[in-house]
Amino acid sequence: MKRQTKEIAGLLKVLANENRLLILCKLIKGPKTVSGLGEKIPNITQSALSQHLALLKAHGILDFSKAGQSVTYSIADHRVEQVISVLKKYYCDNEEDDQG
Amino acid sequence: MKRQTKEIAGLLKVLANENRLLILCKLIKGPKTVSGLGEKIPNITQSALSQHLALLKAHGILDFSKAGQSVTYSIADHRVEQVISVLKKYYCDNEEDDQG
DNA sequence: TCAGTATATTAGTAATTGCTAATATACTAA
DNA sequence: TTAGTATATTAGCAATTACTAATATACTGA
Repeated sequence: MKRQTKEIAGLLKVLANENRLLILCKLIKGPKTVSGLGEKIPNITQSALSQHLALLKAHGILDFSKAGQSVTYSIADHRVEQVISVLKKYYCDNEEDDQG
Repeated sequence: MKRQTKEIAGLLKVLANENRLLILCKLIKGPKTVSGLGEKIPNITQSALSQHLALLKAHGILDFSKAGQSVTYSIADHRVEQVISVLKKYYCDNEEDDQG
């Protein structure tokens, strides 16, 4: 139990950032390139975005593939989709106001 | 969406701590006094425990009642029970290894 | 090769976190 | 009142976080 609590706290620490949550929400809708993400996330620098993606990748949450000069990221650990889905369900008035 | 993401990230920040998760797991099983919690959570000081409880209370996650010289805490926001339930479901091998 | 684009990495910094130690407050029993 | 117990609060510190700016790497087309 202690170990699992630690593991879950670690996961939550990764999710507990506004920009990383936005990244994950966008990727849940489908894979996207780094620059595609950059356009959808307001006011994020290239460096910050890249660092967030690296962290999510390091935790096994994201996967990526390179094609030409761009890198496409996608959800690797689908459990986080479930977690985010529950968060949306309970903490967003309208689950559909998420278009964008 | 931006505002909700911020709100959810804030909640996750509160949950993203091993001791606070343990506190919540204990309280999900039923209300407990501060000293009762202190016995169940390994290696936590009185001060640290009190500060965690104050934070959870400030976020509306816990409620409390005083009786004599002891204070009993309980879950106030039952949405976090759902969130923790999903986390347990996906991140604990055995959902029942939580006796203690 | 070169210039341009996409992405990653590094170093440095301000803000935040989680803790301990000390002290304060509130209640109880004698 | 006094001593003892339960809990809260405060100050201070080390560790961590999230960012920016700068630089590096990798790929592409001419």
